[in-house]
Amino acid sequence: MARKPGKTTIHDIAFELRLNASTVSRALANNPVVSQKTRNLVLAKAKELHYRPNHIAAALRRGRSDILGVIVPAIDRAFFASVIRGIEEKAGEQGYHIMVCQSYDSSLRERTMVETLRRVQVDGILISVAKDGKTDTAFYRKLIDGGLPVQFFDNIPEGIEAPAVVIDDEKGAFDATTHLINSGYRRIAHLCGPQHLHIYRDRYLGYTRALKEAGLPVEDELIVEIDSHFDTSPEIFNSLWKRPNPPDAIFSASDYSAAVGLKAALKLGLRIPEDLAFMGFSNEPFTEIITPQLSSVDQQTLEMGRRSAERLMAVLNNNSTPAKTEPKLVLLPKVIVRESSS
Amino acid sequence: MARKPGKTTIHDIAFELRLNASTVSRALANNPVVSQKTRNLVLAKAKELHYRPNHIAAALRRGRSDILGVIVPAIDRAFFASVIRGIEEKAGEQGYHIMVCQSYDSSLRERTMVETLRRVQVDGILISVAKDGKTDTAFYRKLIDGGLPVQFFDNIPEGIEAPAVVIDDEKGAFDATTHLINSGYRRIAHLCGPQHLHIYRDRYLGYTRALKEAGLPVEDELIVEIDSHFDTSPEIFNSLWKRPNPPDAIFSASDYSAAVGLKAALKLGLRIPEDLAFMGFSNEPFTEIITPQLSSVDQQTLEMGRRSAERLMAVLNNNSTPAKTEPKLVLLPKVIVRESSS
DNA sequence: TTGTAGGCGTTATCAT
DNA sequence: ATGATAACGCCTACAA
Repeated sequence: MARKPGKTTIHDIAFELRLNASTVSRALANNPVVSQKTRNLVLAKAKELHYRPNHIAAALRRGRSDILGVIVPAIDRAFFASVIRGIEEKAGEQGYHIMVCQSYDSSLRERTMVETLRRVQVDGILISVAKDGKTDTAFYRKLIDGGLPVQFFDNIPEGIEAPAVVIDDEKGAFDATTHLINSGYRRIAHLCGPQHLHIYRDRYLGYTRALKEAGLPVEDELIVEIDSHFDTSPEIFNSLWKRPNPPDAIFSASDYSAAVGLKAALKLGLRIPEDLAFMGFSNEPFTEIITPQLSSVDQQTLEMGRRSAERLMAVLNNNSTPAKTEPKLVLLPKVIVRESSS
Repeated sequence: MARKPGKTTIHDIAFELRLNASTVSRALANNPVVSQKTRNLVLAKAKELHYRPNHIAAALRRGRSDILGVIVPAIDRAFFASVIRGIEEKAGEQGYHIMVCQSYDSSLRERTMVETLRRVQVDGILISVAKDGKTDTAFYRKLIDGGLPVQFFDNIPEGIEAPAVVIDDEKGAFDATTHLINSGYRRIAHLCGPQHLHIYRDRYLGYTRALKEAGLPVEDELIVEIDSHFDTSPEIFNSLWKRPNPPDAIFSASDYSAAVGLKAALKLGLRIPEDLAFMGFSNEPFTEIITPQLSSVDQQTLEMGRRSAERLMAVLNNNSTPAKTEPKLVLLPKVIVRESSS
């Protein structure tokens, strides 16, 4: 007769087989102490009764949920979506689940999400911290000291020793700028992001280092700070171009700003990359769809997700805190040369 | 003295206050029967001891986890990322968490993920089914009959009565095509997707209906089936264009294919939209970044996520199965006219 | 208004 | 090799 399916417990199996629940539990867990015969009986009966283990009960008992919390500013940004894909991929391989939250770039909300995830008893948390410049370092220090495994990635809190996976923004920017220099460009402008964020600062530093190592001057008038992707207006580009001595290449810390500039340049009838070269950063999906295709710096997003997940799970499985000395993994970004530079 | 933080239970609070755990539980749950005085004491002590409710224990006891499972082909596709954002947003508002899985467009894997999520005791599941054409309708029928609340969205299983949120692909295609017709185009080609998927079939149907209602002929030679976004080659476009009587507009069921065609057209020196107009489908983020900007049909992704989550949670909260009669919510897509059509 | 007791489903420890 | 028992932390009749 059909018991309500989906509600079978080990006790039901035990009852039908005149066994004890603990034996069933052991059989199901492939504990070698149970006899082959019993194990087979249990497995057969489990299938017959459509038994489905209650992971939550097990989690309560074992004190671990096999759930990883993930906090990102917004799921629907290509960068984060890709990182999350990498996380889910690796987590799934090891039987972990992921619970995803959005901070909307609010540090306050981010802290709330951390608390929420802890209530759900996640085994660890992966975070790319909100970019509102209000990161509470003390909060995270306490969190980590409190014993909760935390793995940061991408934008990480400054002044804190914690496991992190980042890319070498400085090198990415350096390589990108050097590529432009090697291609013959000499007056390379830089659209940079908010300098209170280390990722944008590093890109700026890589840019200037490349110029210096090539013996080129760093000219303030060729450096423009952009607040956010979205307020990038063609004006910024036009004002750069109308200088008495305009740039012959533009290295932007954001693909979006680069695309806006590119469009403005085309409108002015400039030939790209002959008159003006463009190099973006992030390797957004659209970079290879637009015309001309935009050169950019790939951030290894999938890899970042995978490695972050792996590192966190390694900590969870060994129950070992990562070496305090070198907790940071630095991925190497990759310059992707496309039509907008040559 | 500092007990290990993060491990405080209601018993600890009860013990310190010489109360019973149940009273503490009630106080924490804002149960009106507890006296104001006791409640305050409990709240204060809870804060003092850094009490954090164990959601998993509560879930086990209450028989509901407040977790929603989400299964999509791939998190990092713009469409799904956006839907998930909408889901997380609404879920969070009502205290639900989301657990995200990827099917990688494999129906087999999808079924595995469903089982996995059930083990975790999710209260319900939101699914956009895999597009490998191997959807097991019977599986989902049983699932739903078994009592698990399931909410489909986007690509839904055919021949099954189940709650779903979709967009009106037929109307989207009809409106898009009609827009082209009203703009003066007469020979409108259609790049269509795999016809075994209802979403692409509907787009095809909307396209033909628009032609018919305008008194235009449906010409087979203007209709080309594309297997997937990624194998779209410029050849497909070129062969269309080299016809004795080439199209003057192209309506593509995919923005990606449209972008490829657009690029090929530019290379041939065609003026867009004067010589040839383009209309895509999906309103991918890149559509407003490319030059010329690509007209497209917006699929209300955020809204789809929000409404899907809301509907599922409504079922969970009322514990009421949705009306079997009209479980399907049809969102209206919106034609976004950009530079590629006028 | 508060306390008692039992159980959600599982696992771990101890005994047999 | 298996059974009995307790406990994970919380909630909720029911009793007081």
